[in-house]
Amino acid sequence: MVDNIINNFTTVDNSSLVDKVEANLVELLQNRKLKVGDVIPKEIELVETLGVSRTVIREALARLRTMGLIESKKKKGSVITSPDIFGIMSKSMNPHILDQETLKEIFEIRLVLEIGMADFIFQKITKEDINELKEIVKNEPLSSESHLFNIDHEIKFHGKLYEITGNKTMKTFQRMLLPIFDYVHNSGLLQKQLEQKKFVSHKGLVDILENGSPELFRNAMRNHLENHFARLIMSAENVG
Amino acid sequence: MVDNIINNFTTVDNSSLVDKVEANLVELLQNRKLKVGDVIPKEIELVETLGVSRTVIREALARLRTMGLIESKKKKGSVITSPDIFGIMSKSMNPHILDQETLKEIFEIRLVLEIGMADFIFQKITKEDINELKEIVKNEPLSSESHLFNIDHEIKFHGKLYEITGNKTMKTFQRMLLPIFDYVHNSGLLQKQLEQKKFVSHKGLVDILENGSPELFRNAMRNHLENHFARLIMSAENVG
DNA sequence: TAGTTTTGTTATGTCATACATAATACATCA
DNA sequence: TGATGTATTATGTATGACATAACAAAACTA
Repeated sequence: MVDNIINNFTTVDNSSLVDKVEANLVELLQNRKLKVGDVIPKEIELVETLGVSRTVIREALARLRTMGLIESKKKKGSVITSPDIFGIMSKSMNPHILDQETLKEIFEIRLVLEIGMADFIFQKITKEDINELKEIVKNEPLSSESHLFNIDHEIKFHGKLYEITGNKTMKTFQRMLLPIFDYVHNSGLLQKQLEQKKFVSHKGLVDILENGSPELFRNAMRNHLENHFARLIMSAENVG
Repeated sequence: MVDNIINNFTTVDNSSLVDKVEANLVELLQNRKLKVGDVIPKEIELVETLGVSRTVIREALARLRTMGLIESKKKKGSVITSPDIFGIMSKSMNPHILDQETLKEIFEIRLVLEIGMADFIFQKITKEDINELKEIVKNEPLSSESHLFNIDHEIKFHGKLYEITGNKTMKTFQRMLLPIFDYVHNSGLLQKQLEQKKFVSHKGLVDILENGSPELFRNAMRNHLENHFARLIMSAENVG
């Protein structure tokens, strides 16, 4: 009996005014199918239409702005923008704040991406790309002297691979994840380097890109990243 | 002469007060290496320390809040939270707003992920998972009757694969991308279905999961997604 | 008349103050 | 003691004022 009464109260709307206005505005964007560049109503108009103070309107607009949905210009008002989805994310990508489990998962995603990219790389790669890769590899520090491998160089090589896919979003994604990788490498989150047993070197990967197939490349990349995998698995076992 | 003078003025920082305060706060989070749950200074304290109005402080805090970096409670103040990075992103994941190029790129990322996942799936998959997949496949509509293939069913099957990886972040990522896929499928963004030539069916994938290897699975998945690839490539050619 | 400067208008950015509201700690009373 | 009311505190909302940038129209000069 009492439970029923209580349950009737659980639907109390807990959201703040700003939440509602925000939802309202987002809905406006979605339903009206507004295009990039379209302007949305002025603050004052919204104040009158929605019946709340300018403070509330402004905070709601501020949210859309930080989400990259709109951009505000003096005099002109607020216009819809094509959000840089990962740009927003990158601000919250603070390795110090993300918990370790998430960090590890993000690291996994990187590995997944690089193996899965093979098809697109082969589809898009040009002669110039291969030459550029060769150039990068040429300047590669010897594996013997890089016990803790040269992370800058890693980024350069693998970054180029992302570039070749021609997928800007994916490239942005990688750039965003870089601080994470850096952090994960420097932290104790991964097992310390086993031995540096890269069955397939960067040079080997380039060779395959030149003469091989996506299938070969996937397996080679899998091998190349063997260390990372091994370390991830081990630390997972330590945790679990 | 005049040019020099002018040039001296070009370094005027264009950022608003809020921008500066925001940067200040983010830096605070990063440098002080604050942990989740730590409280940050009260609004009033920040007003006094930084010498700006509460309005500015509040908007900066609002930004951190929408980025999921902090959470504000009455009386208690603002505490640092572990941000749900993809949760934030999903709000700006409005297919109507994202431009077509980005949409296509996101779709590509999906394909890349699913091919690259193979290793993790094999590493984590259990007997129960396989049984569950079999169950899903059993209820599969016949491919003959699903000219435009059953998207709900696709999501169910592929979603389960994401789940098996045990990578919650990746799963979240997928969930976030679903509206995009839905939209891309229903839009004219992809070539209309060629013929439904799936060399490898869902059932075939399950068989491989049970008896095959990651390498086999990757190739099978590549094949399975052949339609998507073909359509992406074609529409890319149309554009380019 | 063409081109430049000035002025005015408009919408966002910032400030200040007051009050509302929720959460907590403290005091009060049965 | 333990439930209940009350004070305090920090965020939430409202309002009014002024600052500033962008743009447009008017005014002015060559």
